[in-house]
Amino acid sequence: MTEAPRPLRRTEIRRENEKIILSAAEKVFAEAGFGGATMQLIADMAGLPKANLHYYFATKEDLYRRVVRDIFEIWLKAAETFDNAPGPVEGIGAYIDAKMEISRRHPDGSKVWASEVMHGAPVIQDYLETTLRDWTEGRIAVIQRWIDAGLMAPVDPRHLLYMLWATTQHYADFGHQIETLNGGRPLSDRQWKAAKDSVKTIILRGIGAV
Amino acid sequence: MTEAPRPLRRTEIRRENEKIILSAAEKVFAEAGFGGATMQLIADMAGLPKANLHYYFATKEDLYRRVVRDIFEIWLKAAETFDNAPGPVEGIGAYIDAKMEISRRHPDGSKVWASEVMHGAPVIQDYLETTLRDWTEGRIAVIQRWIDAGLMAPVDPRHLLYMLWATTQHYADFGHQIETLNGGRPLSDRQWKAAKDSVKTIILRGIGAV
DNA sequence: TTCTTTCCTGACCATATGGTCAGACATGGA
DNA sequence: TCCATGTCTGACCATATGGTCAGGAAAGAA
Repeated sequence: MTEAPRPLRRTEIRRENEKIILSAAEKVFAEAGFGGATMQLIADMAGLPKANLHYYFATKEDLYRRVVRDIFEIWLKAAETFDNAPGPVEGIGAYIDAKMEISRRHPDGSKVWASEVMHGAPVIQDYLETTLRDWTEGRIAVIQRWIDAGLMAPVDPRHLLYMLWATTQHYADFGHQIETLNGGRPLSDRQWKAAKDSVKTIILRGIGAV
Repeated sequence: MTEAPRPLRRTEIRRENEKIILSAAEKVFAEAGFGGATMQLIADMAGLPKANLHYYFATKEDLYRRVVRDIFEIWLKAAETFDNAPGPVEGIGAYIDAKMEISRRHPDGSKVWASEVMHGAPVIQDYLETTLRDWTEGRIAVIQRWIDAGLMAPVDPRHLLYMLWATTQHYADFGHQIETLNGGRPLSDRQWKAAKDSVKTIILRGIGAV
């Protein structure tokens, strides 16, 4: 599982192993929560001895912190689609597309994030108060500008943002429920497209942008 | 904290203590997750010795199961507003109101439910496959009838339901994030009303019902 | 080769946790 | 009053878990 076909350089070893561990940790934290996850489980999933995890990450909390922050980065990057958009149809439409894609490709990350926030954000509270708050204020201003320009109906930008987060992340966080209601099968390509279209249609019409 | 001002009758004792324990358990499970919650923590919050919890609930999992099922009941009851409605404006409008109210009054319950589903629903999988699935199919039929009657636009009923769940529950599950973005203060009465109105306005217009 | 640095890991430890149990205590019916 | 039943709890136990550490292996510089 983790046999190295070719010998790795010193610098590569660290990067490679951290990647493997972080990937395993993301999955385990998502499935079991911080409290339910054990270093042994993560080690097994990574195919490494437990002591080796502690060589790269001093404590379980350090490892968890890294996982959450990495997710936050991905999540913020997708938000760039918001800028440089001429109006809500393009800006919000692209944002929904991007966030739905993340829900599909990184469901575990989304779950860890949700779990962290639900438990009071003990680890990333500072991020919420700085980066996230700043980003939110910025986007609110953008939406308000669109409203002032008559490009969409005068809805509360803040609650619109919450709605976008809630709706898109729901497909990751509650993926298991959705799968169960889909007869136990994961959504197909076609069904994912239908989901995206439904969300975009309802919200864009809901804010009077189409 | 738990001093009984008046002596309780035998039958009352059990009911009363179970209520206290379930209430404490809901809060602790919501804050720490199943894995992070400890019987000792729940006992302290309930003001009872740990051994007493085990007298009423054999195992931690039994206690957790009861908490999740109780939430499910509340959650289903709110869904009754859906029926007997002449059209989407009344039916979905009332459903949003009811679910937003639950998010406000029972945020812990909502979190426990979310956590359970996120971890693959190990405890209530059967509920998802029976009760929830049946309920969902029923509501899809109602929405489809409204569409056929020309009372709303032809959106995918299933994804509309997901959107309703996601948006309303977001205010409970991500309450901490919302509070942080609100300057660290919980939403006021006025802000809750604004939230409700925003959700209702966008969704009802989004499905072409107004 | 020699030496330094980094990487690796089996064995170990202190602690926390879910759960048990014997026996005390209270209640209420006969 | 006596007894059966239900309630309560301190003390205890087996186990699991996060974390440590000494010492060995490999890599690369000199």
